[in-house]
Amino acid sequence: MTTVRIPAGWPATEDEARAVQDELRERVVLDEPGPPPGAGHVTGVDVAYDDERDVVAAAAVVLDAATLEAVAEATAVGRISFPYVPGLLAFREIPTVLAALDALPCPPGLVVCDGYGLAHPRRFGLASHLGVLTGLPTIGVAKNPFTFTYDDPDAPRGSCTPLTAGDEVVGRALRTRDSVKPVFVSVGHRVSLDNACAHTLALTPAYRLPETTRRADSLCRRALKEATGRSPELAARTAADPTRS
DNA sequence: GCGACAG
DNA sequence: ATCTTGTCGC
Repeated sequence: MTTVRIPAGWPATEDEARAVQDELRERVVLDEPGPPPGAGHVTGVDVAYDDERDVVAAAAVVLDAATLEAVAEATAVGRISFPYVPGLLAFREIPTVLAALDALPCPPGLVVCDGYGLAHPRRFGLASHLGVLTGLPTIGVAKNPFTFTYDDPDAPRGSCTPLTAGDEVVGRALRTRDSVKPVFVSVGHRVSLDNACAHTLALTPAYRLPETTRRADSLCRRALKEATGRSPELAARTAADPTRS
């Protein structure tokens, strides 16, 4: 488990964060299909928080896309770098997620984020942001529709409907289990919407959420408890000042 | 102006 | 996100 510092110059205000989004948004690539599902690596990333102790833990879990077996995993902990502000989630998650990705012993392949990409008030969600910073193909699979609207897809798994903001299609509501609430898929970087949905279906043979996010979710919670639960004071101080042991 | 709002 | 036990059902 690696320990992360908040990067120098990290946005301190909402306005600064929005300015960063405006700048990075120009670099999103939307005209590539992305890697085909079922081959190579697919990596899930997720983050857990202890606001009380100002500690955040991130996990990256690499799956073999064909078997969905985990082939590698890594975690990172640090201090919380930004408050939760709808639309600015990336600034809260990204430093620690980047550290976890860096600690992986192999290439991540496609990265699946717990949240949105294009489906974002400013069209630059967590998946878009992470994609631009790493250059990796990314998609966002969220549990809620945020501020967007959609018609309920048909009952069978695989059915989908457009996720919209007015006339603009920003993603899809995709049913991954028969008659169960859909997930909300949007493109991040270097992946088409069709392909993002195909990957999402390939990653949901048994549960509503992709295996990638399920695995990353449980791993980052475990990492948070290890960093926090055992020795609260030491964990908080260590996270605050990585130069101490 | 007020409330809602990914995680 | 997080606070949280058992419980109903396939």
